[in-house]
Amino acid sequence: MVEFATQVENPAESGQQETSLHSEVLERLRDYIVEGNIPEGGRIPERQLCETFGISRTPLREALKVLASDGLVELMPNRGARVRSLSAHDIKELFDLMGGFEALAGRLACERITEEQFEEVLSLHTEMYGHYLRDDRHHYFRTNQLIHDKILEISGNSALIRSARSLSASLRRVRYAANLDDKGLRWAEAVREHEQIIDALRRRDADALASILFHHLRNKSAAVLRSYEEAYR
Amino acid sequence: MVEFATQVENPAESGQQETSLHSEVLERLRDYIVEGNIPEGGRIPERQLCETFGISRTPLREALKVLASDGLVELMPNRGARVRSLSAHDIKELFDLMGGFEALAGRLACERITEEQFEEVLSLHTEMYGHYLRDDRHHYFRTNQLIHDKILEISGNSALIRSARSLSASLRRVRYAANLDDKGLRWAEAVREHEQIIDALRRRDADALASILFHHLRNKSAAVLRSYEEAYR
DNA sequence: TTTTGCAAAATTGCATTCAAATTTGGGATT
DNA sequence: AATCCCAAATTTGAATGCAATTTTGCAAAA
Repeated sequence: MVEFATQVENPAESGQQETSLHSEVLERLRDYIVEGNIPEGGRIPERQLCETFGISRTPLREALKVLASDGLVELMPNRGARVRSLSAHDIKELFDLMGGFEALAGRLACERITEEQFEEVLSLHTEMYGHYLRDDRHHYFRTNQLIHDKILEISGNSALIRSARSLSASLRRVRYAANLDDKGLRWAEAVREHEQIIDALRRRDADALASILFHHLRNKSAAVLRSYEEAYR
Repeated sequence: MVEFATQVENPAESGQQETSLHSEVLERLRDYIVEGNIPEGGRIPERQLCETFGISRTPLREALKVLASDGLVELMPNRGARVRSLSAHDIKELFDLMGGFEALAGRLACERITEEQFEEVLSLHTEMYGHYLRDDRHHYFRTNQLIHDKILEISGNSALIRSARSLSASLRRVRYAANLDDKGLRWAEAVREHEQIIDALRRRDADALASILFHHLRNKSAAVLRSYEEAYR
């Protein structure tokens, strides 16, 4: 039964393809899930997604195996795949791991950061502080994310960057939900932590920065879990 | 052309299978590569491995995609897969990442370790010290590995344990090569570092332990890279 | 002897097929 | 009406098929 085009031509792109179908599907599917198109714990409709993406089951299934090893998806033998739903315990573990990544990034950043790069981080911090004073939650969180990304980038460790980005994607939905729920109690505390981060970075104090970043993520995790518990009550 | 059994029966296991063919192949292939059956940078003969494992190409190719996302294998579009060969720069990055994992494990272990668990680690340390005094390199390295594994286990973070194990597997070949080459210069230093590790763990000093573990891995990485450079001269 | 061209062979990427497992939807029994 | 049973339909996991790309082998030209 072949009712739709089996070969999806891409007439607009007559030049060389460069990326394999597999890697393209992998990214598309990861985004599709991370963006919340399938509910937490929901079945992943294999055949339907194939039609949506205009591909056969083989590359889609390859992508599912990779996402399962990433922990974004759960494979149930003979019963298909579902979007992994994170328990409070899972969330705590994953935030601790993220804390480990950020602590390492901070450590490495202390070794490599140039004065110019420090100025960039400082300027992001100043901007973020402005959003905090103006109570502009949306821009605050965006700038906050940029600071963390910047430190990762400055670490210069591509293996670390890849791992952290992948984990960050898995936590994106959770993190966002908490941002919306935050009643402001955590906000002031987070800003103070960021000041400590800047200070440790200025002093190139790797041990101090690692410690602060880990505990910063720990506190964020606790805030996320509080809002989670509230949501389920 | 089907000259070999297409279905690999497992008569010894008449009970339920529990594991899918995919995950079984994944583990077998990972071991196969990690154990050095294919040289660094060598092509991975898809069809031949299928015959070796008695499976078709589909599950093998699924495993290859997963191992590629793990960084153990490199996929070259239309030109197959090869065992990723690690440059000195790659090795440095990966050891730093491993240092991040171990630092995090140490941090978490400080929070959770029981007196009984501490005694276990201490006894491993004592045993390792004995191997050091007796100049028994083989048993020294085995016990050393057991200590690091034990700290990871005590951390109790399953996501961390999975990530660290996977990275550790990728580095296994490199680590082993360096162990053989070590001229003893590094050995005494490593033993002293282990004493510091035990001490920080006894004091449940998370920041100190994280720092020591990171630098311990850094130093190991430097030793590995020295022996690498010697090998290529 | 080395380089070039090109057709045959092999390999790859993806689609399709097929058998086995699971789910579904009545109908028979209580 | 509720429960159980079982056959049909669907879905899954893995094998196979097929077109496109790459590699190989070899003969002709420089």
